[in-house]
Amino acid sequence: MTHDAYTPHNHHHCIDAALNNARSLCAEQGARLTPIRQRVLELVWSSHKPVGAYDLLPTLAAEGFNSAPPTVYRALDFLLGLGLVHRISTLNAFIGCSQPNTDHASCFFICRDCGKAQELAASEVQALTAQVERALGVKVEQQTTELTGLCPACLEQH
Amino acid sequence: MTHDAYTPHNHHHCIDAALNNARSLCAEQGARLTPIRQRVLELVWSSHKPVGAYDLLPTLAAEGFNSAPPTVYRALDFLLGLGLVHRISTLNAFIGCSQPNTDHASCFFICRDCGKAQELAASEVQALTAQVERALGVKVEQQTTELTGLCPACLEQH
DNA sequence: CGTAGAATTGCAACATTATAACTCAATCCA
DNA sequence: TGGATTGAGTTATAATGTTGCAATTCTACG
Ligand SMILES: [Zn+2]
Ligand SMILES: [Zn+2]
Ligand SMILES: [Zn+2]
Ligand SMILES: [Zn+2]
Repeated sequence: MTHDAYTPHNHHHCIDAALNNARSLCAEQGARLTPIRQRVLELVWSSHKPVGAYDLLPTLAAEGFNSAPPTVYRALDFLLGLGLVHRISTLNAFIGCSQPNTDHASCFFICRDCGKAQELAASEVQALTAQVERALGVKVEQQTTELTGLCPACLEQH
Repeated sequence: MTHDAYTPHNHHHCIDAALNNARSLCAEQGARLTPIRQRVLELVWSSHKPVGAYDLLPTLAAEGFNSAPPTVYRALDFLLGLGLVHRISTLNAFIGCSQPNTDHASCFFICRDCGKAQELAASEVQALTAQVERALGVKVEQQTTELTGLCPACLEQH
C-alpha cells in the first residue's frame, strides 16, 4: 500500500501506477487494453471515491466515446475480470484496485462523510476465510467486505 | 446458532423463532409489528435463501395486501432498522437475521449453487473491525461481509 | 369519550442500475 | 486472403429502488 487514500498525496502517481499495472497485466495475459477500457480505468481512478457506472457516461460522451450503458459495463466487466477494479456492492459503484497483481479478497473501508475508500490487505480477512471453511465445511471462492464509518479527517470535523 | 442452513431441519422452527423474536423485540421497543411487516418477515424467512424485494410482491398481492414496491421496501426498512433482517448487497436481496438481539456485523456465507446462506458470528469479523480502526485511524460504524462458494452438500455433488 | 398529533399505508409516478439481443467493425490466426 | 473471434454500436428493456403526497389508522392526552 503506497498511498493511503486519507493521506494527502500527488494523486497522479496513483493514476500512473494504475495504468502501468494495467498495461503490463494486459500484455502478460494477452488481453487488449482498448482506448475505451483504458479511459474507463482512468476515470475510475480519478479519485479515491467509488464511482457509479452511470457517472462515467457524460464524460465519455464529451470525449467522443460511445456512451451507452453497455459500453461502460463491458469495460468495467473487463477490468473486473482482470482484477483491476473492484465492485463496491453496498454503493453500486466501482473503484480501482490498489494491488492488482495479487489474488485477494475485496476489502474496503469507506468514509460515509467524504466518500473516500481505502482498500485493505487485512490478515484478518484471510483468517476469516479459513475460519468459515473450517466451521461450516464449505469452500470459499469469493469474499467481499465493506466497512463504513468516518475517516481520520472527517472524525476531526465532528 | 441453533439451526445451520446446510443441515436438514424442521424449518418451521426457524420461522416460529424468528416471529417470536420479532414480537418480543417490537414490544420491547414500542414498535408495531403490523400485518404486512409480519408477513414480509415470514416470507423473508420462508427459506434460508436471500430473497429479492420484488419476489415478495406477487405473494403479497395474492394475499390481498397492497403490493406496490414502496410497501415492501418500507416493511423491509422497518425490519432492517430493528435488526430483524439483513441486506445481502451482492445479491440485492434480504435474509432473516438469526441473532436479532445482539448488535453485530452482517456476515454471511452464501452457496453459489443452492443459494442458501448462513449467517456467521465469526470472531474474526470483530477482529477485523479493530484491526482496521487501528491501522487507518478510522471509526468503523458498519460492516458487511459476504463470502461466496460451495456449501457442504453442493461440494459433494461436484 | 373525542380530538390533535404521529405513524402507517395507498398510490402514482419516477429514478437508478444493469442486461438482452442483434448488428457491424476490427483484429487475429492459419 | 479468408474465416473465426473479439470488441463495440445501438436500441430496447429488465430489475431494483425512491419520492411525494393524500388517505387512513393508531396513540396519547385532556
Ligand atoms: Zn491517490
Ligand atoms: Zn472522510
Ligand atoms: Zn431453517
Ligand atoms: Zn444478524
